[in-house]
Amino acid sequence: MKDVDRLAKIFRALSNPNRLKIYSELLKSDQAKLDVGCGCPITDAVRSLKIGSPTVSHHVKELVNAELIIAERQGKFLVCRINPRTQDLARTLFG
Amino acid sequence: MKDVDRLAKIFRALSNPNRLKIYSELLKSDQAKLDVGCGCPITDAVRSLKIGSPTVSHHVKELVNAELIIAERQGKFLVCRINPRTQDLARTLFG
DNA sequence: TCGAAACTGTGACAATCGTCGAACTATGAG
DNA sequence: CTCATAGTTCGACGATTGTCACAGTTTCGA
Repeated sequence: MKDVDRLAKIFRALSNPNRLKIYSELLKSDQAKLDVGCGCPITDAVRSLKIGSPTVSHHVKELVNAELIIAERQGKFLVCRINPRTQDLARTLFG
Repeated sequence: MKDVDRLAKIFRALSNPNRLKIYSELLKSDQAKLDVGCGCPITDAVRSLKIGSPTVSHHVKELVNAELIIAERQGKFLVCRINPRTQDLARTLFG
């Protein structure tokens, strides 16, 4: 896939306010480096955003698909974290 | 408008490959600082992208609406340039 | 003043999106 | 084993999007 298309896909994923909120929450917790147990279980997003869990699940999948985040099941929970490579790619555009 | 919504709007505008191409062409010509007469008349985009002029016109309007670019009519042509403020705002997200 | 060039406006259309409710699966606690 | 919690899958729905063809407007050169 060409770079412009990867970037378009990344921006598409971030173009929905709810998805953008999920992503930027993850960015915040990433900076805070609260590694233990951190990583935004989906339930948190369901509570803070006002949308149902099927929708949140769908949004998370889109963020994963755009390679913006990495999701991993830990027991009962889904733990997500930022994908730094994609973060770098996005940074390149704006200089 | 809240920051997250402004950002979402910005990303929405860049989520279409053709719009992203227009924007990044402008970024390139901005860096090159070929000020004289530069600024991407829409006809160039119509030729290089393979879409009609009504569509390009529409895309440019969306970029202007997201405040990513500034468009100004100069005689027969529409001259566009990057809006550095919005560029800065977008940069903030990725650190 | 006439005509071409460079856009813009409108209305249409299929395609995609965001969200939901209902039903489902997986995990851990008791 | 049973139950609650966490998340997923599915099908549906209205809303939004990207593109086009066609017709209009503005500007400049001949």
